[in-house]
Amino acid sequence: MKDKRNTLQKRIVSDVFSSMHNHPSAGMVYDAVQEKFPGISRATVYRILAEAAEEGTVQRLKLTDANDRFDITTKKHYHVVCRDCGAVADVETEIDGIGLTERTVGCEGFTVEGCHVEFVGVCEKYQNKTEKII
Amino acid sequence: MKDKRNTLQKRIVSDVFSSMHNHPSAGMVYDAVQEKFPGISRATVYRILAEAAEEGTVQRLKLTDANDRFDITTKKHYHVVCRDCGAVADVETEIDGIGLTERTVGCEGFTVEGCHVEFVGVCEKYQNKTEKII
DNA sequence: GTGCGTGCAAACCGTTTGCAATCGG
DNA sequence: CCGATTGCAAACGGTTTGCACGCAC
Repeated sequence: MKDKRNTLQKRIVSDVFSSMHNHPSAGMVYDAVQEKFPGISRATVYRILAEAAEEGTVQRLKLTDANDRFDITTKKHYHVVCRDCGAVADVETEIDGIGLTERTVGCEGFTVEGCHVEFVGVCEKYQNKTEKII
Repeated sequence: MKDKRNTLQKRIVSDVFSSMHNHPSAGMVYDAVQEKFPGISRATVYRILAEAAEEGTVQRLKLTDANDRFDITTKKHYHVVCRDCGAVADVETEIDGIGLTERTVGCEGFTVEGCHVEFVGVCEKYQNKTEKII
């Protein structure tokens, strides 16, 4: 059992992160933190987020593009990712992940335990911005 | 219209890749290529695979862990990933991706276009190797 | 001969780590 | 005071890139 300390850095990262509702990556949190408190080190922000994810106070999302995102909501749910800007939003759908998992066959000896589902789409901002390129 | 050349390197990468059925990452292809033809450059392997994916002759898989994998099969299908060793295998299941997509709601203004599904499990080799750690 | 493709090494990007200094308890 | 936590800079791992040379056509 480690002896966790309540440092200024933790409070700041936690405050800034709670005020962001973008499912930010660690880098995005770092940038936001910089504006409020320019002294904080990048390593510290990464460490604080990683530790919070470890403890389960935040959720680390592993999406198919790019970097891990962090989510304030710790309960399991799904996400949509904007294919144009990478924005992430929650999806409220009920998905029967277990049903999906049960229907899997032909997995070459694998024991299937679960599944990740991730939706792809276009966010509000980019629906207007995008001109048809094709 | 670019004028594509048929080089020795392309033939080798293509041969080695076709003989691998692990859904290898670029690095894994590079390693395999090295054994057969130690002279080839890492950059070249990456470039050849990237170009093949671009042309659609191979499929680049973006999975939630780690690095992109490459798949000889260009038709859309799903995958299982071993949570212990990262091995990837094809899944033969019929998943109603469109049904899933249609059932999405509450996406904060997103237009949902599709979804990624990825199964997680344990591969044959690691089912035996794994002792319960918990 | 022309210019695409290659090899090399350096740059890149996000993340992690070793270490000495610092500060919370 | 003691050791958890920080800041810094360097290391990391996978991938990409700039450039000069070489080879396919």
